Amino acid sequence: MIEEKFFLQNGIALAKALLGKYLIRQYSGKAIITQIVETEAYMGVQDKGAHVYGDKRTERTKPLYLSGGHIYIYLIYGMYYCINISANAKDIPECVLIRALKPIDGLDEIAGNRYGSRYEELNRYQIKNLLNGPGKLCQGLLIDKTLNGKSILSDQIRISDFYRKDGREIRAESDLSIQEDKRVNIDYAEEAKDFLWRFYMEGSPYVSKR
DNA sequence: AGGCAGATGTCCT
DNA sequence: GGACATCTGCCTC
Repeated sequence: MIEEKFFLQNGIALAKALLGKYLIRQYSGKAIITQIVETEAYMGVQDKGAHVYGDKRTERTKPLYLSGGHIYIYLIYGMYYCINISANAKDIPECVLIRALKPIDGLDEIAGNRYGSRYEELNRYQIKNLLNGPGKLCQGLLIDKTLNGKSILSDQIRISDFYRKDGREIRAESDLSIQEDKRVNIDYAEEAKDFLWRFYMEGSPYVSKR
């Protein structure tokens, strides 16, 4: 059972700890179950790749300064949302960007949100591109600004180390091997762009890139 | 399977 | 006015 204190660890530790955990989204009586397979850590005021670099406290970045376990949603390129989970203690604005998910349940719901089709109607290209990117997964799970600043442990959206399927409890595996790589699309971040702060489950076909 | 352009809104200088 | 933690469709190899 994951509780608030789980999110009080630093951004890098949390980014690794979130791999393999389940992200469960519920709305209008529907449930979508996914597994986190790729994350990036953003390490706060000293990180040139982070929105809060230089202690940039603005209306937008407010959720990042909340204690670990709060949601930070931002709009990118005018069209896509991305979701982060705040890490560490209050006023330490580290966070984890969720970059890719493995779809587990609610496949028709996800396919509808992404392509307006049932899962069975998707072609191979669409199946491969369901949730393998931060913008795609927000579209697939209907994640938008209405969740900004809220807790990641709510009925609407939650991170868990188990889920229920046909009355049985499926638990996240505890020892998985983690691959490290450079973060994506932060060319402006000078030396910080080469830090190996992107993490993903080794061998997973659901990651955004290898 | 990889490269490119275009879409488009919000934030901050 | 410029930049942006992206995605899609269309183009070539």
